[in-house]
Amino acid sequence: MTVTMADIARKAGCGIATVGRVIHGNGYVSGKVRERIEKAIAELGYVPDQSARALKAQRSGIIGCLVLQSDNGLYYRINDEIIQAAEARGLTCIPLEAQKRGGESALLQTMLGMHADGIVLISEPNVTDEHFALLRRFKTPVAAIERGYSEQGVDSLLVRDREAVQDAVGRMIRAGHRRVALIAREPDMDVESRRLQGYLDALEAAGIEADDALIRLCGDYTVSFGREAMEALLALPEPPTAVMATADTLAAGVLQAAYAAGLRIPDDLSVCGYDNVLSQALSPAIDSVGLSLKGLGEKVLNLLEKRRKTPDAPPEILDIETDYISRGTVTAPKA
Amino acid sequence: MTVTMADIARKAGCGIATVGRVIHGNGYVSGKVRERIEKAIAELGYVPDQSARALKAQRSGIIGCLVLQSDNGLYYRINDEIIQAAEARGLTCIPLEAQKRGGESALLQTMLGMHADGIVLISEPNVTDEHFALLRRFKTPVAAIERGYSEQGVDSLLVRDREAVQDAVGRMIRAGHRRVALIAREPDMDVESRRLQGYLDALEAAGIEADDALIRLCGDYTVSFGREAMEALLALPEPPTAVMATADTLAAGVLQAAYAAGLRIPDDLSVCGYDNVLSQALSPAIDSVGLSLKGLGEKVLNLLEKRRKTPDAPPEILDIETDYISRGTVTAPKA
DNA sequence: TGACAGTATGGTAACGTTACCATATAATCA
DNA sequence: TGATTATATGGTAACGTTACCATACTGTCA
Repeated sequence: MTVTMADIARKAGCGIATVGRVIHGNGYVSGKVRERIEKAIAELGYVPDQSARALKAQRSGIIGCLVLQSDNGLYYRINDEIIQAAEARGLTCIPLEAQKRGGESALLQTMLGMHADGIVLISEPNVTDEHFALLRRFKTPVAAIERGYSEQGVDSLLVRDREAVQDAVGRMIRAGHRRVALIAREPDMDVESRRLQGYLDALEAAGIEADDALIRLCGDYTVSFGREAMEALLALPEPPTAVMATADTLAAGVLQAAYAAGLRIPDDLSVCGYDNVLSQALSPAIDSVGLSLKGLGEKVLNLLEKRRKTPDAPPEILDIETDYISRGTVTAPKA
Repeated sequence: MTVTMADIARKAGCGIATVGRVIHGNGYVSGKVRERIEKAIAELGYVPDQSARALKAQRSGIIGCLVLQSDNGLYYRINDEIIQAAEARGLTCIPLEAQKRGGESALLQTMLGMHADGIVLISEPNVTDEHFALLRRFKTPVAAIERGYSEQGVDSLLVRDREAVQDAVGRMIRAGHRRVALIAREPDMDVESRRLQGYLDALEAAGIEADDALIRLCGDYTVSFGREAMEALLALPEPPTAVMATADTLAAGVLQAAYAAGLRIPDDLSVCGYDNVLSQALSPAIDSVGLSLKGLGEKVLNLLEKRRKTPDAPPEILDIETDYISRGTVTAPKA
């Protein structure tokens, strides 16, 4: 039924081992035999059996990318980068999305059972100590993006969130703003606390005292949370003249609330988003902190490869660069 | 090194076959032996080898979802639905994204080589006759979403695009608009020709003659194409009073161009998007044609399952319902 | 009592590949 | 010449699982 290497060998009149050499392009094969084998492969429509391969060779050419369900378009973009880099190296990147907390376990087991050559943890998934112990036992290289696990010896790629927010808020202050609000998610993860810190850094550097009323923390990165946060800010006796949102989705809500209140962007309010995933679609397109994902895939795969060769090397931490994308929505305050 | 069923058997003092029975929950196993085996599995941290499983059983519990790279957030939502339904059935859904045209071949081979239990084609991937021949040879059930391949005997889930656009444009006309523009993508696929047809249907039903100048076709579903299209429409001697865009991203561009021209939404221009993927984030949140993805995953898996059991049954075509989401951006024209 | 169904367990041949080893011939060199 | 290296090919034992078959030992009932 299925076409196997044995079928190819029979048709080409040679041994199975020789077929293997042609398929993998290594070892000695004479020109005419190679030709016969290639012809047989094409004619029979041979499709290699990945499971047999993975079983025997104990590796699969598969890189698993674990992410917890998230509407944040950023993770898809990160995935795309890895997919592209993997494709270029002849690897297959499989994005796995856990639909609920706890689903990570099953996905991890599946990946290990498939003999994944590497696993990338993207931002949210909650990976426990037992998971890491399992990964170590399987000697599967792991890398994390946007979240550090260096205590587990895991390499990671971290966004310089603190510096990025400090820079963005600094621009607002330099434009003349004194009352700059921050709309962020509740800092249950280290990412958001780094961003909050960057905000505080910028204020301190300018000698502005932080006003708790100007810091709004949301339950999640949604448009409606952003809108509500902005509505609350507008209800203050002295509303902010500039708003930094740690996600474009939050910034989208900010615009909605601002427009509803009759404000104009940027004349009445300066706005900056984060992630640059939505900002160019808004009206007007707003400033945002963009992540340079260029080359991210390469970097991750390099980390995994290095980790595979030297499992016990100290964990490496690389930066994901950010660049501030200016679209003119941060200007001097009116009065 | 790796913990195998044989290790479990040795530790529990039984045969491998019995371990298999416990793992699969079938056949006869006495209470005390089952207990010993379960204990051994937990203690040794046994992880089943997917590749060995797939190799022997010739099935993997994997559903592959093929999609060509696309920034359209809709496909991620479709994927999520399938992932969820698969999880509930103990299957694993693997979304595979081809980064460039032609990448589908390799992904398809990978899927077949992994003994995928089913393959779902989502919208864009260009699957050729040879691909279908391959799929038939492997007896792998296939289903398509948002694109029909019934001539290949493939079951599909199709959005009633024509009716949806007709309905949306009809609402604009009933609100009093006579000059309704359509911004769509060039109809190289059947999806966009169906939508165009729906637009024409609505005009015809109202006795309005179609004006070619009001139909703008874009190279892709991007914000900037949408903006350019709207700019062109505004430059007409008699601009439209309402715009139907076949993607929310296009509609986002429409808003940008409208605002830049000093128009107000919906006072000066009625707008409706499509996909409902971005519309709630815009200012104002605009009307959009939403797709009822609820239950879509179940439907697809059911189709695959049925196809597996009766490979030669005539292809089935199910509808993906749409519902018009009203947010007040389609109102009566000004004058 | 024997026959038979139900319960419980173990042995083992595949699945299709890979990687090692063995073998054989041709080319090269001291 | 013999020794050595490069080229070329084939055989085959695993990899860890599954599913079938065989073999028991219970009860139950005629």
